This record gives sequence, structure tokens and C-alpha cells, in this order.
Amino acid sequence: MDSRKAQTHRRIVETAAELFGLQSYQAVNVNQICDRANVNKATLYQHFGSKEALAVATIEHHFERQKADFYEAAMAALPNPVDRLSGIYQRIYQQHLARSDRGESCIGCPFVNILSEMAVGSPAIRDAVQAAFEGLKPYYRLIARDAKVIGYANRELDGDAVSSALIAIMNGAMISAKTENRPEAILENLETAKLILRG
Amino acid sequence: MDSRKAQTHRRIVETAAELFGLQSYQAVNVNQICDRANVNKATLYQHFGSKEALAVATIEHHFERQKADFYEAAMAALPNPVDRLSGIYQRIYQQHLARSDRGESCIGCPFVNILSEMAVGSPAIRDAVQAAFEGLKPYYRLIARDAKVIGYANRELDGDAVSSALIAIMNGAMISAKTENRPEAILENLETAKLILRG
Amino acid sequence: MDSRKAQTHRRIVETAAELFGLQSYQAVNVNQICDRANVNKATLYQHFGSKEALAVATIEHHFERQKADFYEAAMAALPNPVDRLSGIYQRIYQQHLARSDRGESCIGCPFVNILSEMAVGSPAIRDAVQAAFEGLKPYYRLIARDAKVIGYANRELDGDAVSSALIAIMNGAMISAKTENRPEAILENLETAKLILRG
Amino acid sequence: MDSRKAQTHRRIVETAAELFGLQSYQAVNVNQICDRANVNKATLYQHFGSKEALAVATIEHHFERQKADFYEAAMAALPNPVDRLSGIYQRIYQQHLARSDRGESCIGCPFVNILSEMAVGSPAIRDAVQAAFEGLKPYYRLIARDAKVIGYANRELDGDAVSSALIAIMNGAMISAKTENRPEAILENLETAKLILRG
DNA sequence: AATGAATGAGAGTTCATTCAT
DNA sequence: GATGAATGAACTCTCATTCAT
Repeated sequence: MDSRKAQTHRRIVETAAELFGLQSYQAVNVNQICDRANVNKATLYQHFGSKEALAVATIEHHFERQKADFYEAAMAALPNPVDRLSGIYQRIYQQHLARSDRGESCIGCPFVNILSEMAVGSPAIRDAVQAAFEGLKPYYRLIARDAKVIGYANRELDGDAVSSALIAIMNGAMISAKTENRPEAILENLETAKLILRG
Repeated sequence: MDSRKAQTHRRIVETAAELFGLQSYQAVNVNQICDRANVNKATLYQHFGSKEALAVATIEHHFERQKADFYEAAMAALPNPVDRLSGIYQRIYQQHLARSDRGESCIGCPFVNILSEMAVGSPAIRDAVQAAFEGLKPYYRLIARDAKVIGYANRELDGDAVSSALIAIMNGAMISAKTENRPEAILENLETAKLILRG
Repeated sequence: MDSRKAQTHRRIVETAAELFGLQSYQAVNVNQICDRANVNKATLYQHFGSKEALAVATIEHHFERQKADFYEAAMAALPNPVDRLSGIYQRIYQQHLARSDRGESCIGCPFVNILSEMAVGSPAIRDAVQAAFEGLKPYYRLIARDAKVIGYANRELDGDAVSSALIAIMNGAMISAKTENRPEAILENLETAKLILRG
Repeated sequence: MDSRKAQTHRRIVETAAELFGLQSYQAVNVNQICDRANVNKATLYQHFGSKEALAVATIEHHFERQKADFYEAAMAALPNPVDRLSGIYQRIYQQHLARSDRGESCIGCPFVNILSEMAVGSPAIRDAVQAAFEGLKPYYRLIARDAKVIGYANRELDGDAVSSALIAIMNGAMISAKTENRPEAILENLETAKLILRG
């Protein structure tokens, strides 16, 4: 059961995550977050200390959400590794599609967005994004292992290399979708992901 | 022969391109650009009208530079399409390595950086990045065609799909390099690019 | 009892009203107002949102002051309508005279000043001035009614027409005073005001 | 016959006069004037030395135009002094009406506008306006003299006082028209002018 | 604990004016 | 002599952050 303090904390993080996604870290100001989250500015600063720290919290929040909504969900739905890979792409695509249907433009990957913007200026943010990607790799590593087991992969795969490559192509896919403002671009890169998996 | 005006113009664009790369669009202010380029702020605004317009000019500048230094250079150096693909990756890697040796951290792709930061807020910037990617695709399309000719590709390739996929993996590679602050990550994704080429 | 916020608010409005009067709306910058009022610029903008909004507030401030110091005071001092009209002119003249004695030049009517400068560019300012003039007309209307009652006016007067005419001649008087840098010009136009009242 | 230089001079003054009227002295910038008048900025500065000097020239220009188009025209049209007074008001009203029909808002009197805005900051501008008003008074003085001659005025009029009063009510009329964005307000104050004339 | 009010520093942009060719 | 290019100073407004209650 959430305490009132924890609720406020969550509300701030969720609001910030949403706003950073809709625009960008630097384009969103602390007032907007406070207004939308219905918290006083000083309260926000008591919870997070700085805007940068809040950004780190949003990265962790996105990580937890992506893990649950995309990765765990896809793993739980089907046993076949290729289906699982496909399931991850489908779920991310569906989320982008829903936003697109609401008239919003394609915002891409929250990790890539804040990394591109802030990595050089803020090591803390870079580290948080790196940790998030590391935290997603185990799913790809599992998929790679199973791809060999069922004979989809032609040869023994290097788990590190494959999971890194799959993270890369997923990020590339999100960039394409954002560039062209076209969620379908995500799905189109599933083919490359499968090539990687086949080895 | 460059007129004085053209020289000033170039100096502003090059300085802005460099600074936006070292930090980010929003983190760099117009004063910094003026100081470094040795131009008066009003002069900058007579040349570009707005910071956003200057950003668009830097995107076009990066495009011209990348085309010449990476793509045209790689195409001119060797005839084999796989070597050419490899040449592109090598050249981009070398540039990142040089910066790394100078103690700078890995800044990734200028197109991806500004796109991630500004695509939603500035359609003009998004369009400029999209145009840049489109302008690079012909090189990949040519490589794909030749890959079939020499028998590297297993089957007839869809030029559009392949070039899009190769742009995606290049962007993903740059993201990885930036995330891990490790230029080598670029080269590691050349393997995926080759998989795409093989089909 | 004024809260601290209300005090700050008042200090800003009074300072701005004074400075706008001494120079003009556009000639005074927000920094000058802040310096003189001893307020931070961000504080000013939290209170008023824009320089234009502050200008509107100064117009309302002048209205309240004029109502109290000139119109209510003149009405309270004497019952005879002609004396009251005269009292209004006298009070306004005295104020200008005091400034003149302090070596300041004749600044005219704050409503006319900002209207002349900003009416076309800022409907909000024009509306505020119009409202101020409307708010002063009831005094003239009352004077006109009583002028008939005591037999000063030759005939039944149209309250709207007379009050409008009295506003016009007062404004004309202020223009003359400012043009010639001579407060006496205000008093000289009292004669015309009386003609209007006589009908 | 106008030399090319004199033509340029005229074009600049007329353009500036128009733009200052449409907005205000400070709201119009030198670039706008140059663009609209099709002259180079340095050329403008060779002709006038400063924006303020140009403003003085526009005041003189307005004076010449008003004298010819309103005052001389009204005097030439009819011999009766009351008709002449009426003719002046009618002509000014018609000009405002024409602008109103073109969808422009009521800009008031150019002398009053720039005086209200700049009198305190620029003695040169104040002097130019004062001179303009002085230059118009002879017409009113003539009308006042004739009003006595034909028996319209009840008594011998003080030419100075009457002409000053007529200038004042004309200015007051223009202020009303601008405040209410209603050209008719000009005509409504003709009644007061007649009262002044009757004495 | 919570908040309304305040703040120093700095953002992008524009100005009237002058230089250099 | 005419003009395209440049400039220093100043503009309104906003930021992340902290104080005082």
C-alpha cells in the first residue's frame, strides 16, 4: 500500500516521464511538471533534489514499465523465441500506434531521446540509460539461446554480441520511426532483428 | 573564391555544428556560438534569422561533410560493395576514435542527436534530418545492387528496404557507441549491416 | 493589512506608473522598473505575466487614484456643480504644477499618453483606457444634471453627450499643457468646459 | 521638378509618416521604413542623420498635408466661418472614415500621437509638434474674427484664446475617436467647437 | 511537512547606427 | 555615392532553484 509520500513521488515521476517524452528534457520546465502533477515546486525539490535527478528517476521508471509491459509480457505470452522477439516489437509498435491515433507525433525511444540530448552533459543520465539497456539485454540473451535450441539460429550465438546487436537495431528502428513519423518503421526492422537471431 | 559574407556564413555554421555536437542544441546558447565564431550576435541573426534556422543549416552542413568524407570517400576507394560498406563504418569509426583520443566523449550521430531532442518541437529540424537520411540512402542502394551482382547477396534485394535497414543499424550503432562511450561499438555493428546486405 | 505579496504588487504598479509617466511605455524597460521598485525581474513577471499586462494594471491604478484624488475629492469639497467642475481642473492643475516646480516637464494625461502610443498595437491597453474614461464620466454626468437643477445650464442636457464632451476637452487641455510644457493651459480650458456645461 | 535625391527624401518621409501613424514612433523600426520605401539604410541615414530627425521631418510633412488638405481646402470651399470650421471637421472625419472602411483602426492625430509618446524624451519632437499647432492656429483665428463679423459670436473674441481652445477640442476629439475606435466621435465634438466660437 | 513568493543568471532576439567596399 | 555587412547595447521574458513562513 502506497504511502501518501510514495504516491506523490510516483505522480511526479510519471508526469515528468510523460512530459519529457512529449517534448524533451530541456524543453520541459519544472513548473510544467509541477502544474501537471499538482505538486508544489518545493515539494518536487524535496523529493528529487534536482531536475537531473528527476530525469534519472524517469529513466528507471521507463525501464520498469518497458520490462513489464513489453519484455515480460512478450516472454509470458509465447514460448517460441522468434515469436517472443516478434512480440516485443509488436507491443512497442502498438504503443506508438496508439499515440499516433491520438494525433501525437512519433516520439521514439525515451532512452535514446534523453541519451542523445544529455549524455555528454550529464554522466548520471548516461549511466542510467546504459543501465537500462543492460537490464533489457538478458531478455534478448534468453531469446538467442532458445533460437539455437529450436534450430532457428544456424550456429552457436555469442549472447553478448547478439543482445547488443538487438538493442542496437531496436534503437535504430525507433530512430527511423521518429524520423519518418511513422510507427510502422518499428515493425519493418523486425526483419533485421530476425537476421541477427539467425546469425 | 569565398566572399566575406560566405566566409562568415561558413564560420557560423561550422562553429554551431561543432558546439551542438559537443553538447546539444538546447544546451548551447547563441552567445557561445558567437564568441567561438568571432561574430557579433546581430550578424548571426542577419545570416540565419533564428537559432532553429541555424540548426537546420548545421544539419545540411553535416550531411555534405558526411557524404564527402565518409560515403563518397568509401565509394571511391574500393569497388567491392562489402568493402565499401566496411569503408563507411571504418571512416565513421576513425572519426569517433580521433575524438576519443583527444579526450572527448563519444558524441554519436549529429542527425540522431538533434532529431531525438527536437523532432517533436521543431518540424523544420525533423524534416532536415529526414532529408539527410534520404540523401544517404542512394549509397546503400548502390551497395545493395552490387552485392547481388557479385553474388554476395543471396537474392534480389529491395533497395528501399535494405537502405532503410542499413540507415537504421548505422543509427543504432551510433547510439550504442554513445551509450557505452566506446567507439568500437560502431564497428561491431558492421556485422549486422553485412547480414542485411546478404539478405 | 497588506500581505507581503500585495505590497510587492503595489510597489511594482506604482513604480511602473511613475516611470511610464515620466517617459513613455516603450521608452521604459522592465529592468528600470525592477531596479527602482527593488524587485527581481522574475518576481515582476510572476505578478504580471507581461509588460503589457503591467501597463494595464498601471492604467487601472491611475484610474483609482484620479477618481479618489481629483473627482471624489472635488465632489466632496463643494456642492455646486460649477465649483465641482472647477475643483477637478484645479486639482489636476495643482498636480502638474507641483511636478513643474520639481523641475519635471509637463507629462500630460497618463491615459492619453499610453493610448496614443499603444492603442493600435495593444487592444488590451486601448480597452483599459476606454474603461477608465467611462469610469470618470459619471462624475461629469452628475455635474451636468445638477447644472440644470441650479439653472446654470440653459436647457436639459444629454448626459452622455456632455460627459463625453467634458472628457474630450479635459484631454485636449492636457495635450495643450504637454505641448507647451505649461500647466496653466489646463486651467485655461476650464472655460470651454463651462461652455459645455451651460449648453 | 524633383531631383532624384528629393524624390528619395520624399519617399522616405512619406513612408515613415505612414508607418509611424499605423503603429507608433518607437514601434516602427528603421528597417521597416527602408524596406517599404525601397531605400538602403545607409541612404536613409545620409538623408536624415537619425531616426529622431526623420520623425521631425514627418511632423513637418503632416503639417503641410493637413494645412493643404484640411484647412486651406475648407477655407477655399466656403466663406462662412461656421461652415469653414465645420468643413475642417468634416475633412478630418472623412479621412478617418476612409481608413476605417479599409479595416484599419482609428489612429487619431499624428501630432498628438508622437507628442504623447516622445515629448518628454525628445525636445526636438515636442518643438516640432508645438510649431505645427501654432501653424494651424491662424486658420482658427481667422474663423473667430469672421464669426464676430457675421454676428455668430456674441462678443469680441480673444483670437489667441479661441484658437488655443479650438486646437484643444480638436485634439480632444481625436483622442475620443481613437479611444472608442469610432471616427464619428470627431464630428460629435464639432458642437463644442461651435460653442467656443460663439463665445 | 508543505508552500507561496522570490531570485540571479541567462535565454533568444532586435535595435539604431556605422563601417568597409 | 551607394550599399551590403557588421556591431554593441539593450530588449522582453524564462529558467532551475531556494527562501521565509
